[in-house]
This record gives sequence, C-alpha cells and structure tokens, in this order.
Amino acid sequence: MAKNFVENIADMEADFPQWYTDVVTKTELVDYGPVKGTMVIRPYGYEIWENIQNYLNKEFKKEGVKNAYFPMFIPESFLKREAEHVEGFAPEVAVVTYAGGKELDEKLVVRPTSETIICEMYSKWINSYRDLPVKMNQWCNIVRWEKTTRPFLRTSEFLWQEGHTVYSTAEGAKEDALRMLDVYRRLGEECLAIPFFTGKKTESEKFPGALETYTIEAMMHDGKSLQSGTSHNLGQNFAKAFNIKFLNKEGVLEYGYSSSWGVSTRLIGALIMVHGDNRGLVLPPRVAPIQVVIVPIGGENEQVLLATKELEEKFSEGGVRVYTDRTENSPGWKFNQWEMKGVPIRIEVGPRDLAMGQVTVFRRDELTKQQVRLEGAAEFATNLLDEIHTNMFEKAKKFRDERIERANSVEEILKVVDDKKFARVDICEDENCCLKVKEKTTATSRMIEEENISGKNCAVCGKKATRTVLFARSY
RNA sequence: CGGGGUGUAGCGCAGUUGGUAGCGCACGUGGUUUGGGACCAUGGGGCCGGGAGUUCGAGUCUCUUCACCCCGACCA
Repeated sequence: MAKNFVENIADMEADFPQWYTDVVTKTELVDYGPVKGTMVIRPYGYEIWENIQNYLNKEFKKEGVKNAYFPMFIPESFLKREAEHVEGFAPEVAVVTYAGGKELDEKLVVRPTSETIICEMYSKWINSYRDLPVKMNQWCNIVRWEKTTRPFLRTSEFLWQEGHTVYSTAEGAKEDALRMLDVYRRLGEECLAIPFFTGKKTESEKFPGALETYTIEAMMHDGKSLQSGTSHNLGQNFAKAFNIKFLNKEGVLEYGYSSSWGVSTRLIGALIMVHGDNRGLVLPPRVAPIQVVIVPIGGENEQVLLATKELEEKFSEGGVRVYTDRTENSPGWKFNQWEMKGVPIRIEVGPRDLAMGQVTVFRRDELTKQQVRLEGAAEFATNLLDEIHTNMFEKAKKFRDERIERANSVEEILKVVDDKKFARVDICEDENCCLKVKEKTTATSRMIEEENISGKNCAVCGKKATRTVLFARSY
C-alpha cells in the first residue's frame, strides 16, 4: 500500500472538524449552497433521508399520526402569542416584509417551527373531547438564521419532520411526548445503529414554550454530544395562547394539552460522526442508499459477466439495494471509492475466485474480506447486512459507555469533558448550578438521566442533589 | 458578534525584488489494461473569491467586502 488511500480526507483524530467537512463533501452527500449557511443535499445524502422517512412514516402510522402540510409563512403576530416562544426564536427568524411588489401590512415569519400556525388551525378544528386526540405530522423545511453553520449539523434551512398533537388530558400529552421519544430511540437502535441517550432537558435547555423537553443525545466520535431530536410536552401553554378549547364529557369547556416532536436532517450528521472512520463514511445498512456494491474484475470475462448479473438479480429480488460498478476504473480505485462512500458490503467478482466457484465479500464496518460460495453469496450478504447493523450498534454503544465518567465537582467535570467524555453528575434543583458548570467548563447539561435521587450532594454547590445529569460539550 | 487562519482549474498545491499563471490528480478523445487508487498518446479547462485603490503594469502591495475553517458568545 504505497499510496495513502485517504489522502483526500483529513485524519479524524488530528482534525475532526476538517474530517467531517471532507467526508460530507467528498462523498457527495452535500454541497454548499450559494447563500450563506445553506446546503444542497445531493442524491446520495437525500436517499439516506428518504430511508429515515420511510422508517418514521411507518412508525407514525402505528401511532395513529396522519401526515399533513401547513404553510411556511406565519403571521408575525402568531409568534408573539406565546411569550417564551417568541423570545426563544426571535433572534433567528427570517421575516418576509416585501412581496407582490409592495411592503406587507403584516410581516410574515418563515417558520422556524410550526407550533403557532398548527395550533391556530387546531383551534378551529377542535370542539369536543370526541375530536381528541389530534395527531399530525409534517415533513417540511425550516428556516433558522444561524450565525455559525455546518452541513447537516446547523444550517440556515434544513429538513425535518414535526409532529403536533392535542390531548384532552395532561397525562395524554406527556405520555405522547415520551412515546415519541421512544420511537426516536428505536429509530436509532433499529435504523441508524446509534445508541441514543434519552432523557429530559434541564430548565435552561428546554424548548421555548414547553413544559418539558425530552431529548435524544448521541456521543460523536470526538466525545461531543449532538442533540439529535426532541419531544416536547407543551402542557396547555400553546392551547391557551391559541385558544384550543374543547367541551369535555361533563359539558365543561377546557383547554387542550399538546405535544410536539421532531427530528431533522441533522440525524445524517449524527450517523456520519458516530460511525465514520479514516476511510470516510460507514453507513448503517438500513439507511445506506447502496447496501451492496458489486465490483466485477476483468470486465470482459464472460463468466464474470454472468455471475455478476445473477448476483445482482438475486439481490434485487430480495429487496436489497444493490449497485454494480461497471465503470472503467481500476478495481483498486473502486474499492477505495466505495469504502469512502460507506457502502456496507462489497462483493468482488473475479475470474480467480470464480474458478473455485466463489466470490469475495468485504464488510465495511470491520474492513475484512472472506471468500463465499457463489451460489449462496446473495443470501450470505443479505444476512450479513443485519449482522453489520448489530455490530455497528454494539461498537457505538461500547464506545459511548467507555466514555461516561462520574464527576463530583466542577473541576472533575472539566477534566472529564477535556478528556472527550461525558460527565455524569449529581446536581441540585437550582438551574444556576447547571449554568455555572457551563460557564466554567463550556460543557452544557445534555439531559437528566435520573430524577428524585437521594443521599447525594450537588457537585456544584454541595447542597442536596435531586437528580443525575449528563454534561458534555455539544454541537 | 468578538479573536485567529485560509481563499490561485473539480481536488491538492507552486508562483522569487510587482512584468500578464504553472504542477500533480481529476476531466475529454484514441488505444492497451483490470484481484487494493493502471499505462501511452493527445486535448479542454482560470474575471488568481468579489469590489475599489497604488502603479506604465497587480496572483503578488493597500483598503474593503464575501465565503469557508478554528476558538469563544447564541442555537436542532
């Protein structure tokens, strides 16, 4: 191996941010748009998103959630109806002031999230307890004018799904928020091979206007945390702001209880930074646009052509996303290319193996090769996809679990996060203690792991601790 | 929005005291190749990030602006 096959990608240990940028652009997931902070999601990246959508749409249907679409323009006054909400989003909204050749009477906010407009519509549609619960989801784009941006992780515009529900009881909304959090956790486990931490946000980190925010957090390869999705119990905050009222069984008018939950294209950033390595992407099989790439060697060889075609057909029939690389490039070049692009399995079909009735199967997660009989190769590889998925999940879990450390003081927290780990901290009820940690260590409280703990002291102020919180530096 | 860094072909880079732009890879064409980034031949590609200035002359000097990267403040 005379040449460095990763010469095009920065070393991930030496320069993780550069590695990330190199990987997302060179594998053609994404490109920068002409407007600051915007990204073009290219087909190879978009297919990952489509696979995530397919999984979630199925799960949403199981939950009785219907897809719908609400307008992207929101009257500015809507945002102002919920005090915390407007305060939280005002700095980053884009506003349309001019349209149709004239100044608008009322400015239009380009949605930074759709609670307000959806609740406005819900208030028209909800009259009776018989109308509840209402559960809708929309797949759409969102605009948040961020100061610093990075493809998938933070862009001025991004794609997401946002679910919005209304229940007749407080418990209904809370349980919904928790149930959807679990859907996201399973999305990680079953689809992205990412072991998410799930828990509640502390007061200072919760969604503007929410009663409680639940989060899925993932540990990236550099030890930072990425908030990968959130689920909010909104209580009656938005129902009151938007006048969502219903008559209960007793004929008494009540405000509804709502929840909202969302994941975005940021998930793609998460899976890149959880699974990637110095050769580039390592895509989880269930979302990989190409699950198996076949590389025929010695293209003219009739036996090769035949075996390749046969394999290809078997995969297609079995519902495996397969691609055969028939380009003129040399085999070595193709190997490196497809490894960079993170294809889970590569099958090399060449005369040497075929003479013995076999093909070579390479797995991206472990970078290992083995010879397999041609007849059973498709079935073998198909099963291997599941094994790769499980292996990737377990590897990520092990990586994560080895990098959580208890910390009993601000100094210890600093040491742990400097060591690129998450700190598990017993802390008191006072939000100022969380903020003090942030100030001293730049690590933020990611989520509450456990509530109502006893017999422990706050790592910051020394008073009685009531909860265990994970702290980490984050994206 | 502060502090630092980088912008020259798609990518990676050279470009001397200012004298009118080059290399490798990639790309087109013809041919030979194919088990870990093949080879020969021959082509195409540049508002040197943008604007303004100094100068007879600017990739090079000055100012300004934009984009990207890093470190802080703010966030999915």
